[in-house]
Amino acid sequence: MPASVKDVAALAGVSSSTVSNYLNHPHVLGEASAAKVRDAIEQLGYVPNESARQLRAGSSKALALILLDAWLPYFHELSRGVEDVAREEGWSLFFSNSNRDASLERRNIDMFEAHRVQGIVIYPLEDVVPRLEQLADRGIRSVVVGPIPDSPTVGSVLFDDRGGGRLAGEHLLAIGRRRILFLGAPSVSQSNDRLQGLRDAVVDTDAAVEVFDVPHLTTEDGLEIAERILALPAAERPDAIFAANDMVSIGVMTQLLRHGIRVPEDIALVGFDDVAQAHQSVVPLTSVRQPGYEIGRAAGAALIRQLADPTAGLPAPTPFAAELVVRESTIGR
Amino acid sequence: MPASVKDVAALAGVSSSTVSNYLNHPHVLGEASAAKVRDAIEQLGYVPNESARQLRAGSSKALALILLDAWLPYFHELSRGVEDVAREEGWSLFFSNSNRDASLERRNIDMFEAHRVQGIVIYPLEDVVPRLEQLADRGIRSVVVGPIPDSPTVGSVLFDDRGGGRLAGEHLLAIGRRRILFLGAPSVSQSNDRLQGLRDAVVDTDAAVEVFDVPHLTTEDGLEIAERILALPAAERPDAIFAANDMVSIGVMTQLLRHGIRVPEDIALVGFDDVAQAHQSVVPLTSVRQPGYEIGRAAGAALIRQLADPTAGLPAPTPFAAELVVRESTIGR
DNA sequence: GAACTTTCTTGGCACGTGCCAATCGCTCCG
DNA sequence: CGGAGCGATTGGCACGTGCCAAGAAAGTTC
Repeated sequence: MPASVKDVAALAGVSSSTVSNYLNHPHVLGEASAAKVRDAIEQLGYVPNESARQLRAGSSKALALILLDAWLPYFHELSRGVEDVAREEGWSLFFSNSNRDASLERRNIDMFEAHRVQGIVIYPLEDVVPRLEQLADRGIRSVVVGPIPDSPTVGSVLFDDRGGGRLAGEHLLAIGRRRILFLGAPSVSQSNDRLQGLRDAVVDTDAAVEVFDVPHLTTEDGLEIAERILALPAAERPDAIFAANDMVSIGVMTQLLRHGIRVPEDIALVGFDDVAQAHQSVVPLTSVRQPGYEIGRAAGAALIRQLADPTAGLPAPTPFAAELVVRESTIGR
Repeated sequence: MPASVKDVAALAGVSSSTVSNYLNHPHVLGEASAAKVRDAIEQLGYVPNESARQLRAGSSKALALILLDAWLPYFHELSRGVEDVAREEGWSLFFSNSNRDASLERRNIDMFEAHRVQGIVIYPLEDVVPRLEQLADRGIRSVVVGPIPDSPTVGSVLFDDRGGGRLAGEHLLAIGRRRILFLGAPSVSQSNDRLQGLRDAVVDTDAAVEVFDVPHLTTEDGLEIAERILALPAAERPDAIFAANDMVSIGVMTQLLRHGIRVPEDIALVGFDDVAQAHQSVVPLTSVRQPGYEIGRAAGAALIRQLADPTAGLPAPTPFAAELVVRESTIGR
């Protein structure tokens, strides 16, 4: 139904090669033919078939981005970074969401392999490195956001999660807190690293760390877990809560405020990521800043660099440094 | 570099047609060949080339979803609805975000035309119906979420925005509010319909409606506009605020609470959409429920129905009805 | 005006797949 | 024993594109 180069060529009274040249090497065309082709394309509303182009080219100038849970705000920032760098370098980018489902993650990888994307940026759920190395053998490179076992063909971009956790812990100790509750998702390695950093800070002090698990790191989880905290006798409540991301912190804060608990006087709160929501809460949230946008850009750039020069080794990644953004949820006003 | 049917066939010692049959008509194969092909595919890690498939098939079994602003929570719900119905019916779905940029919206449409998707669901920024009718001529059907001029080939799914606005207005009048401030984005027609509904409710009463414009309907916008409200002398402040979506309401609420304004005693708040965030705010937010998930499903289903039977006329769409969800931001506790 | 260069245009093939019509090897039956 | 019937397998083409080698047309030089 849609027009093809042949139709355009027939209408313009030239060969299909001329039409192809018009599209891909305009400079070689004579003025007269160019005009005829231009008119014919216009008249038919011709749009080149992208599948045929890709088939011919052997691969699409496309990258893919696979995210653990696209609805968390931190991942918006990450994806904007990847998106921007891809666009700037002239690549298209396909998004997909694993939705915390390992089988969906695998299906997404399969799908992108079938579509012959040239590279993948992935914030993974499970250990995907063996699969990514297999893809590398077939010419599809990849960059993982987060820590991975050493690999000759799979790149990674790192953030100092443990250092960030330590910063949060040191800050809470500095403002005199001693009963610190950590909220994290034990299935996500980054979350565990943040906890480890907190423990680093607390070791050799008289402070204590307790841990509650939250499955999905969502605001809803925060609201629920806060009920458990409120149910504790006042004497057993923590005087500080450090959550593995801002959304959980905000859920906790909301529930505490609803019940008249004062933040930070009764309980201080620290989040992680420093997404936009952190400064949009009723009590602005102290948070460990993780530069999602820049991390996304770095991942995209590393991937594009690998693709530009496949022989070059993987650059040793310097982890992005953590930075604490202090707001009123820990120091009051 | 990646294996093709030919490679598989060579390794299995059969013809490429047999491999093709193994993939597409497994029942016609003998047990012996099937096993050989299976082994060869396994050994080579063969993955069919999707571009070639699509080229051969003439079109991909794929739909596209184009959203005005993918970062607003309401659009998450909408997209989940479209996504689910697409998956259930065996279609793949490509996402894209116009990011409130008309030229990006046009580029996205062009891109999906080039990729020969069979249908498009779009929540548009500008008037795209002429372009969509052009696409329909070339075999690409579409469904618009929102009101459109009557069209023989472009479907639409409607929500009763005006009725929702009226519900909000009537509720605010019923609880005795008389100075109502509306916050909306004048460039979005749905926002204007909600305002019109509010005016419908207020006409012939002694209540007054004032309007402030917010450009993007984000929480950040809400925080800023609340500063303007706080700057007014107390006597000139509204006693109720109705915003065109929940995110703006939540921004406003946050700023008011920070400054000690009581919600709802001093100012009552009503949002629109009833996204998850509405019940996650410190004072749970009264909101006009717009069933984004169901609207998304309806749009996807309407599109798939059109594609299944292109001769059938477009069904006259029944608008989804608005429903007011009353929470503490208007009635207190 | 013949030989040569330059500019523009073209036919044909290949990319990987799916489908159709044709062929092959067998069995069964008259 | 020959042919019909059947299931399993295959060769070849077409999808729309981009590229290349080669051809045609136009211009230049002696």
